Amino acid sequence: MPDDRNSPKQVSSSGRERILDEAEHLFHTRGYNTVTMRDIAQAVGIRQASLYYHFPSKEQLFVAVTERMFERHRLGLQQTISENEDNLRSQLSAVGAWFISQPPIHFLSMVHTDMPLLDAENTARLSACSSECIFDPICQIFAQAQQRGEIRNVRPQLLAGFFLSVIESLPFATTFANAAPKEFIVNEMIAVLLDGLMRD
Amino acid sequence: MPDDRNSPKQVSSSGRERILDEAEHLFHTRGYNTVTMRDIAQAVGIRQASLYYHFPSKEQLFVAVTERMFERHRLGLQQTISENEDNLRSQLSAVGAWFISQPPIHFLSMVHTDMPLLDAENTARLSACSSECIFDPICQIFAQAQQRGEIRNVRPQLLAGFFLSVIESLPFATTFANAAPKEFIVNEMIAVLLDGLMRD
DNA sequence: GTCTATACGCAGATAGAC
DNA sequence: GTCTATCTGCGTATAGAC
Repeated sequence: MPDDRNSPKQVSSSGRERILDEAEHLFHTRGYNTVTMRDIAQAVGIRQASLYYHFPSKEQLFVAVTERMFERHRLGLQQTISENEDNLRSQLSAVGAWFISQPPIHFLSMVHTDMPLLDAENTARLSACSSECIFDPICQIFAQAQQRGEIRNVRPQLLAGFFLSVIESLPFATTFANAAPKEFIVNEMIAVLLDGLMRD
Repeated sequence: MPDDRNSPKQVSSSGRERILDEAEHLFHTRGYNTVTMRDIAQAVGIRQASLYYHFPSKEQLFVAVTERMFERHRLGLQQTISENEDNLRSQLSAVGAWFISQPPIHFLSMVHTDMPLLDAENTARLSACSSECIFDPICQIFAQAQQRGEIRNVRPQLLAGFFLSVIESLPFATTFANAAPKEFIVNEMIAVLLDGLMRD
C-alpha cells in the first residue's frame, strides 16, 4: 500500500478500486458493449454520472479494468510456474488450476467483439498486454521443456495456443448437462497433449 | 430449387436470400449487438425499414441467419465425413479443411455475447441447432474411430470440444505477425492429437 | 465525490404512401 | 416490396449545484 499521507480513508477499498472491481465483473461476464455505465454505477451503489469523476470515458474504464486483470494473471502465472519447476506435466496442471481459480477471460470474445469498438491505440495496448501477461509465459513453459529435452520439437507458440484455446472453451464446455468438472477436463487435455509429445 | 410457380423471378437470388447473405456476413464478423439494421440495409442496397417486410425483428433475422449457417455446416460436414471413411486422420484433416473453407463461426463469442441478448426460446433453439449440426458430427467421428479400435478410450465429447476449440481459435492465431497458414496449424494439431491417441 | 438535470445521438420498430 | 417520416427508448457524456 502506497504511503499517501493525504488519503483520508483506507487506500485498499478506495472508490476507484470498488468501481474497477464491479466493472471487471460486469465487463468480463457480459462484454463491453452490453454493459452500460448505469449497470456499473448501480453495482457500485452510486449514480451513473459519478463514474466520470474517476474515469473520463467508458472506454478508458474498460482499458483500466482489462489491464489490471491481465497484470493479475501475469503475477499469478509467474508464481504458479516458479513453484512447479520440476517437470512440464506438473507445471501445466498448476497453470490449469490457476486459470480455473480465476474468472474466465473470454479472450476470443474480447478480441472479436470488444476490441474493434476501441481506439486503435487502446486495441494495440491491450493486445500487447495480453501477449506479455498470458501468451508469453505459457510459451516459455513449452520452450523450456523442449530445452530440457522433455518434449518433441513443436513450435511453442502452437502449443501455447493449443493449450489456451482449450482453457478458453472450458466455460462453454461445462455448460453441458453431463459435463465433467473443469479440473477433470484440463487434466485429460494435458494427458492427451503429453502422451503425444513425450518420448517413450 | 423448390418448384414455386408463383415466384416471379429466380428463387436463388430472391430478396430474402440477399438479406440473409449480407446479414450473415455482418453478424458473424462483427457480432449481433454491433451490427445495426441500417448496416444490413445499406449492404443490401435498400432502406432500413424495408427489412421489416421480410423479417419481423432484428432478433428473428439473426436466428434465421444463424440457423441457415448451422445447417450449411451440417450438410458440409456430413459430405466431408462420408468422403473420407477410411481412417481418423484423413477425416479430421478433411473436416479441418472444411472449416477453413468457411467463414469463421466465432462460436464462443456467439454463446457468450450474442446469445444472452436473445429470448430464452431462441437461445434454446440455436443451442440445440449448434449441437446437432456441428458438435454431434465431430463427436461421431471420434466415437467411430474408437469402435474401430483406432484410438484409445477417451470420451468423444472431450475430444470434439478439444478439436473445435482449436479450430475456433484459428482466426485469432493467424493474426500474429509470423503466423503459419491455417492448414499448417490444423494438421499440426491433428498430429499432436493422434500421436497421443494412436496405439503404436 | 456525489448528486440532479439534461443535451445529443443512435438504434429498433411502426404507419402509411407509392 | 420498397419508400419516407416518425415515434420511442436507451446510452454516453456534460454542466453545474451541493
